[in-house]
Amino acid sequence: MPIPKIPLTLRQLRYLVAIEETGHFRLAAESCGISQPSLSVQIKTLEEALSLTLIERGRGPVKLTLAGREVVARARDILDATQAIVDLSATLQTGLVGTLRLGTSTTLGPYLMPHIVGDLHRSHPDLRLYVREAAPHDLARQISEGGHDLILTQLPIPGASLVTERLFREPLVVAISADHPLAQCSQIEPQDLSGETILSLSPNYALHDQISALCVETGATLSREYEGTSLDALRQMVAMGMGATFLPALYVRSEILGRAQDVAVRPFKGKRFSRSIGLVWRSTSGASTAHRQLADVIRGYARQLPELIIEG
Amino acid sequence: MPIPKIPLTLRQLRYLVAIEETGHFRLAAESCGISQPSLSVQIKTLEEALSLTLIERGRGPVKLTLAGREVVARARDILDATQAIVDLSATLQTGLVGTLRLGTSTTLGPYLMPHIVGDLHRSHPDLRLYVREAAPHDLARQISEGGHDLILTQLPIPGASLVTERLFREPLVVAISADHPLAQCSQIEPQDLSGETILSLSPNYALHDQISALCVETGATLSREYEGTSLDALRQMVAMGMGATFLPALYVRSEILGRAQDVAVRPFKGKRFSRSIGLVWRSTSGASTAHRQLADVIRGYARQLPELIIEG
DNA sequence: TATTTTGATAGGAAAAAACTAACGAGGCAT
DNA sequence: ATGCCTCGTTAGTTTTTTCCTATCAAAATA
Repeated sequence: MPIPKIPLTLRQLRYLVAIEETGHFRLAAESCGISQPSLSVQIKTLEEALSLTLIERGRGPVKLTLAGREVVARARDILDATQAIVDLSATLQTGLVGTLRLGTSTTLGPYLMPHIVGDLHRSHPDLRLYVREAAPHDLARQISEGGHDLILTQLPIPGASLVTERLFREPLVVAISADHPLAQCSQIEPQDLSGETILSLSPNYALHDQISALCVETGATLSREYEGTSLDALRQMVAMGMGATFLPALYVRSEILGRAQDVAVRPFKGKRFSRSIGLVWRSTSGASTAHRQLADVIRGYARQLPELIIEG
Repeated sequence: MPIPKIPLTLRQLRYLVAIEETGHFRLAAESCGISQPSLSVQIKTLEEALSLTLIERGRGPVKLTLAGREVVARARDILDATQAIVDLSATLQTGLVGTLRLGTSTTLGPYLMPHIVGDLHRSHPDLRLYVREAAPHDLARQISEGGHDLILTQLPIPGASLVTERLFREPLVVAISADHPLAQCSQIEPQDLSGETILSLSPNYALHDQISALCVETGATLSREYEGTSLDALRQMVAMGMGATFLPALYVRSEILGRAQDVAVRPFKGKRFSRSIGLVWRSTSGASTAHRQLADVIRGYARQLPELIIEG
């Protein structure tokens, strides 16, 4: 029996508090908008439920008993807490508050979210973010199962009852070791890659498929022996001269520019080569307004970065 | 309008928590002992009251929305607090708990209560005592008006709807200045006082009437010029040789024996001269059990003092 | 496609809460 | 003292809320 039966009602507590505040049954009833006998009966019912005398009946201002004072103090807290739910509900309807469980791709979240959470906390102090990382493939499954409230990941995410809010396109740039001949070019043409070995992440990542497709187009060779489990691992493999790869712009900005200079990054000229990033949530989640606000905040940050193309 | 209208009920909160705990409407209904449609309707009503979607309906274990999680967390607190009232009520019925407003005579409380509160706090940790002192005459009025829960004072206290619990008789002993001839006697006979000047408290104190009556009997002269406003003042007047007086045994024990030796105290032999001390409360106060427990604690202490005669 | 599961809906019965009216006990004033 | 207020309780009735049974619709399973 997990949940005990409750022998009293909020109404009764409200009436009791009203009596304590007014000192009269009649005035209390008036302040509650009911007739005096109704209030009288409710108080009596409450007293019977607790097997306590809460009020010393008599002339003049009503006196609470010892028990009455103890109960009314707690009743006040309960009514306040109840009112807090009501107040909260107004905020929850449109506001970005509460604990939001955000799933994010490992190829994106670590390089985007750290720049955002500070501002987010300032602009939405009542929002608590639980950020959890996973491969896009896993995210897609987890969002449907309800493990996350929304996910920030590469699009598209298939799913019947999912809502997608596109945020921006993130270009993929070519990464080669610093001593690679192509490091001399200021930008890479598709035909430059012909015959090159291209490293990629495991097929769990949407990035894998994109890179794989591009290899076919450009005549590059997709390495099947070494599949990175993270962008950092990929970068290190490139630095060691095991091949070239494509890295997302935010990763480059975050982890390479001005930091790890062990690889050279160059724009890829040919057809625009980028991935689309968005927020995804269940259409049933009932917090679209809040989620869209979060989307706006992320776009606001993305807009400051010249390497990203804003959508939506 | 001091008290806001409450659009939700404890019942609804209980049902919501049950859903969160079981993950199913059906199981939740079962655990609440109602039918599934009833629960369904209540949840819907709650959602409408808050204008929120609390639950993501669908197959499998039910998922709460962001709003639902926020609300259910608060609902839990409210239900716990409600249960706390119920639990408390059991204690309040017979237990000595809560905040007890005790009025006490200035001629008694300061010399009795300090010795008791320590034990009282140990044996009844949930009891909080507000001790306030006043003259017996004022106490009698205040108890009827509800200013105190009970009073500890000299008996009798007139009052139709008051309950009196006798505690003990406290002898009154004769106090004279150390250099007074009577200080040579080991005990004072009534006739010894003939012609002596007797000091007393103001008529606000019951002690005044007792002393006054005894003066008539013994042929002593009651001083009307100086009426003490406290036992300490009285003692100092005696020490300065302005006259003799009667002091209650507890005052003597507390303030004179082993401390202020400026006056001599001697038993009064004649007819037993003492005052009766008791607890008094309104019969409507509804906490007789608790009050009688307090009476027992006080008697327990009084029993250790050989100078007191236990009653009740 | 048939079946099962899960929650929503509908209509009527039961329970709870409200109202009006009348009562009773205490003060207060004449 | 008697009568008259004031204040809360009690009684009987009406309204509202809550619950139940029965049925339905959608989605998942077989």
